[in-house]
Amino acid sequence: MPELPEVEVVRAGLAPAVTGATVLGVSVLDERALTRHSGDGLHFEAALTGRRIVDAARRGKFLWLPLAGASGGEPGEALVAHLGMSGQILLREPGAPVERHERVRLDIQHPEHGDLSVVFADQRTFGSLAIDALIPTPDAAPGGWGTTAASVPAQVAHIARDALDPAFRDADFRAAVARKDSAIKRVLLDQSVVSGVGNIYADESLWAARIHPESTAKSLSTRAVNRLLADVRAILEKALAEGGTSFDAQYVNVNGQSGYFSHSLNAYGRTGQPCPRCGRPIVRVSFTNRSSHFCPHCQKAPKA
DNA sequence: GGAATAACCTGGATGC
DNA sequence: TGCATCCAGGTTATTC
Repeated sequence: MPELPEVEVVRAGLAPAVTGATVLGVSVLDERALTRHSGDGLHFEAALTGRRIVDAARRGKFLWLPLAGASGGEPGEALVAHLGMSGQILLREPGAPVERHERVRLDIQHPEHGDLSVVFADQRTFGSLAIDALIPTPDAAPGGWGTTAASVPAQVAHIARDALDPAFRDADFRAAVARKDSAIKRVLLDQSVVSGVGNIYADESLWAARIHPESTAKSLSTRAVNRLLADVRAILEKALAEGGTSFDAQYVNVNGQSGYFSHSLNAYGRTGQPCPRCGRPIVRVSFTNRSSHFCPHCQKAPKA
């Protein structure tokens, strides 16, 4: 389940291998991986073949590779990737066997590293690739991590900056939370408010901040919102340092290796186990087609 | 316009 | 052993 730390690990692994590389060939094995692309598989292959990759950038859970323009000019388009729930981007030797659930393969040539294959594999097909236009950022700040260019793919423009982004504005986040009449967990999962947080890190952040997931966002004090934001940052940074979270084979870095943050979880996936803070059992409840894990003692339910 | 909900999808786990 | 059902969850279209 790739969230910000997992996607950043993939981006960081991908960047040195693809920056400056030229796409020699593209194979689309399953067009369901192109649901965000405006054309079909043939269009995708033709539009990408021969292009030079300039960067590897990320905002929230979206990853994109800006493509040099005609005659090597400024990028006007990018290859955009979203891993969905089970997407993987793997670096393989040229001619490597087809991966299980492989959807798209790019054969690239790097001036220093030689030939490589970039494989997009996705079991549940929630992830996707697309070629999309780059548009200027409204705040003129870099579009995301890994790039200095003040541009972002059009389909990522509505995604807020993530809490680790230097251009993230705490005041805007506080104002958005103060306007929301819905549960704070729903707000944390709203990528147009703050990006990169998914079900795992939402549960962990709320546990750390001692806030019940169903507390109404606008009922929280400024102090509580500040504490929550600080905890979101601390948890994302820790997860990033540990290579992300992995419960199964669905999340791996570009070399196919898993992260270690699952060993550091305090609430998510620990139903019935003692809360590391108070010792009472963690509970799991159904929440908007998801599961919420929290400590009912440390995270008091909102008053009815 | 804001909030809530359903649908998309696959494979592992579970129950019968 | 085989089949049916449930569950995981990010994003977005649809509904209220």
